[in-house]
Amino acid sequence: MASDTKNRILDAAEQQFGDRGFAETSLRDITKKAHVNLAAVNYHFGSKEALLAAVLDRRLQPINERRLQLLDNLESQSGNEGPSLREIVRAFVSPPFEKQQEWGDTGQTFLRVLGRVHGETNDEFREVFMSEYELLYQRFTAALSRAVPHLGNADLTWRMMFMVGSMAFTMSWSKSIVLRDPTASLSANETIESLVTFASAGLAAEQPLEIPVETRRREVQ
Amino acid sequence: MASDTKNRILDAAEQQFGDRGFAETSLRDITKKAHVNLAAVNYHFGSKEALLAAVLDRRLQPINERRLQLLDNLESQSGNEGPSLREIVRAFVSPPFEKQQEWGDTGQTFLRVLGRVHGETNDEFREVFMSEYELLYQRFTAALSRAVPHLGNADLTWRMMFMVGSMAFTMSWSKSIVLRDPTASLSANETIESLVTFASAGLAAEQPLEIPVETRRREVQ
DNA sequence: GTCTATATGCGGATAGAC
DNA sequence: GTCTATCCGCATATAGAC
Repeated sequence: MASDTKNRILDAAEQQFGDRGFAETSLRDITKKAHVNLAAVNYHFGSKEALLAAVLDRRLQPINERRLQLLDNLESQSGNEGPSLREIVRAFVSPPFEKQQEWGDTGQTFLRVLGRVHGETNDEFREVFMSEYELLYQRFTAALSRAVPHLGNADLTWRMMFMVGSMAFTMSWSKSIVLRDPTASLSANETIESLVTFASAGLAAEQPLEIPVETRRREVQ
Repeated sequence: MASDTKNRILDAAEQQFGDRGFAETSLRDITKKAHVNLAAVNYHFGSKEALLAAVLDRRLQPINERRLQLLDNLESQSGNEGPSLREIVRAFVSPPFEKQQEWGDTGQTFLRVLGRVHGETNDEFREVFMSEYELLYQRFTAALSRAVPHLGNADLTWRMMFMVGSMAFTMSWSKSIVLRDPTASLSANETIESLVTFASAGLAAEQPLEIPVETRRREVQ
């Protein structure tokens, strides 16, 4: 069946892109792993780049829909003061990890793909990738700025970046961290709550107005 | 002069690796940009992979030395209670950004290279890269666990990962964030202090023991 | 140390039979 | 939709003259 071939290609591509990277993976690797013919990729997807886009879309769309759905729920159920910081952060952070569990083995490597993509700084790529996040960022920026009113716009932008960074890094590395330190193993739920705790506290923190010169001098020297 | 050629290659490679990625960059791109002969790369470095290692080493060694030096200073100047959390975090976070300033234009893209490298999950690559960090992590783990004694080992490991993630993401994206939102522009010092505030608060946060079931249910639905 | 020329292989993509 | 065979360019790396 056609859609079976398509899905096998998507699964194999996801695996390889996550483990070794986009440019480092050849279509021959993918089709071999998927047990399909080499020409099938171009027949079904058109090009290697389009295949990457399809790999991302398949998982990212449900993840981002879920984020917005959670935020909608929070906003419709909270009073005039709006949802709490922690709730908003959880709405943003948890969907990738929840979905990963839901998808089981084949979805497991997707978080690594996402982690890689977050580090991609190629200009054209950014344009395409970021435009998918436009709405998401607007909604969450608005919600967060209500929850943390003492932050200016610039500070909020930066702290959201810090939050995304901690999440992206966790997505790509969680498997290896666990391998290095077995005591550090956490379930998806524990990972989410740890991350939510960390990011919420970071977002809420008051910026010290100035660093005492004496202290600074001593440290820097 | 030989070392001039070598440095021009390193500069050009750094630029390309940062802008487009390792696999996406060809030696032809690099040598053309550096105005040196194609064969010079293999003469001076041996291989493309060895060139990447050289690009990383040139900047990473001073950065990590500086981190350890700052930590040494803090520990020798603090009493029995050890340095404060914020000071330790700053000792870890600030050196890449300080060095970036020091190095000016040619060092500018290096942070993007570093950001990419942090997202690299290839197994062999990790072994090599992580082994360079072994000592660094041991030292900072020990210092942090004194400063945040209420955290268990597992929690501390995870939160250090969150800290590294926010830092790595900031390194690779700071330029673009500024482009998207000019009000968000920060000097290196301001970036450092923002990041330090965020990570310190995140590390210090108390983990809520349990999430009220009612709240959780409402959110998840 | 620097250059030209080239070995050698792998890459994405496609034409065209079935 | 699936397959084989092939086009064609670009990749890293090196041999060998200067």
